[in-house]
Amino acid sequence: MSHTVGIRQAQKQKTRQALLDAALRLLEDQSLSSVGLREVTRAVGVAPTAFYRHFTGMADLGVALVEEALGSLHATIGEALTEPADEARIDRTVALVAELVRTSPAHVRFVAREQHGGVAAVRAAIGEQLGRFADEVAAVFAAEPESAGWSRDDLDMLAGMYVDHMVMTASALLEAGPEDEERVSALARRRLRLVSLGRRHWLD
Amino acid sequence: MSHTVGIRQAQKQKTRQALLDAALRLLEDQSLSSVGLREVTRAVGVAPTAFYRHFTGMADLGVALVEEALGSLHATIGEALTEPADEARIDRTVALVAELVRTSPAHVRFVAREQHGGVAAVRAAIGEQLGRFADEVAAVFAAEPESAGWSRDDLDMLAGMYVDHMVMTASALLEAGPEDEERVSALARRRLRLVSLGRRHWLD
DNA sequence: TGTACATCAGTGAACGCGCGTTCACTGATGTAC
DNA sequence: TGTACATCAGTGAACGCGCGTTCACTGATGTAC
Repeated sequence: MSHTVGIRQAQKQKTRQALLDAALRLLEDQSLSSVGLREVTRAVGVAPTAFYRHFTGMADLGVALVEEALGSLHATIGEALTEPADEARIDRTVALVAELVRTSPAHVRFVAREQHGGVAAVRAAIGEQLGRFADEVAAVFAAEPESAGWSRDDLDMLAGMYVDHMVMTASALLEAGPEDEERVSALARRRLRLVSLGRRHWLD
Repeated sequence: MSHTVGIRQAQKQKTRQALLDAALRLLEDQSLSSVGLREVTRAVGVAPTAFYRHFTGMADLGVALVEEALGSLHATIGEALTEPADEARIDRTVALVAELVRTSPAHVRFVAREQHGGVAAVRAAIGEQLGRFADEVAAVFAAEPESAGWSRDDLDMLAGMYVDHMVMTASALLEAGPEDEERVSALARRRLRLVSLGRRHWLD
């Protein structure tokens, strides 16, 4: 075998991930600004000082969590939007959000909570990711024949509504709990249908 | 003069209000769960123990702030919705939100931040107030001829969209700052126009 | 393959500090007569 | 109006505790020869 790619580096990654995981768990019922660095290291079982080998402080860890929560989502969302028919696209979009909430409730809660939370760097990181989603959605819409005659500004407006509704739906699903998932999803679909109707008549 | 209605009681109210005001100022760049009781009393200039004469803890103070921020708003919103024409109603609604953000930015920021924040009692209090807003908006819509044939559920859906968009607009206005107020307001109006269009064609 | 030195993730003691809460208190305001 | 007692908003000392950060360290992993 050639060059083991670093036992040391692998172990460091493992500790870093353990810190992120422990923080995420603590963030389920606290906000970032009230979770302490010592709390996190205690949960992992390392000395408080080890924290500094990975992050400059809790804000830094928060930014890393934003990347973990949203970074890999761009591909998935782009995929859901390839659906050509309006109804089917709405169904897939809402289903995707519901699945995300089911699979990674803690990540979703973290993003919902810190989107307007007390840590500026984290707010900025979330805003940047959501802005990228909106751009991607706008690009998909722009390529469609239904968007003929639409201004760039109006397309951005529409895309923004889609993204904002996805975030609100995610947050509503979290609050509602699994037993009410279908009810909340149905409501989210009707909302998107209303927006879709508005889109169809925008240029009347 | 007959019975001075209590010097003592008046002074107590004054201290209580001072605690609320000081907390609100501290909350401009922190979240509720990270503002300390001692921080608040220090800002007011009373002993930490005086706090307990007014609130059981910071969560309790937070709930009082929710009432202060949203309690008196029901009348104002109801008024804006009396506007019969769609366009005029949208303009008045957005203008009302913009004015609220201009007049009470700290209250608005507090509500936006704690709506999904780390303190359950405060989240619940905000959710309750927003739910009441949605009910009031739904009642106004229900009374209109355009709502003929609409189910109760669909009316609630529509009202929910209105309220959610007001909250998002308020939050966007805060983030943008005064110089971008007109741009954000214009965007908010277009969004409401899209929803309004969707409403008109909902039963097609 | 073996040896000698460098790197660096994680340690553990120590620091000064502000926190929330308790308690018995003080003295101005309120009330009964 | 005057006096004697009750109430209670705010005080100040004290407590035990966990916090973030510093520092010199250790010992396993990595590297050069």
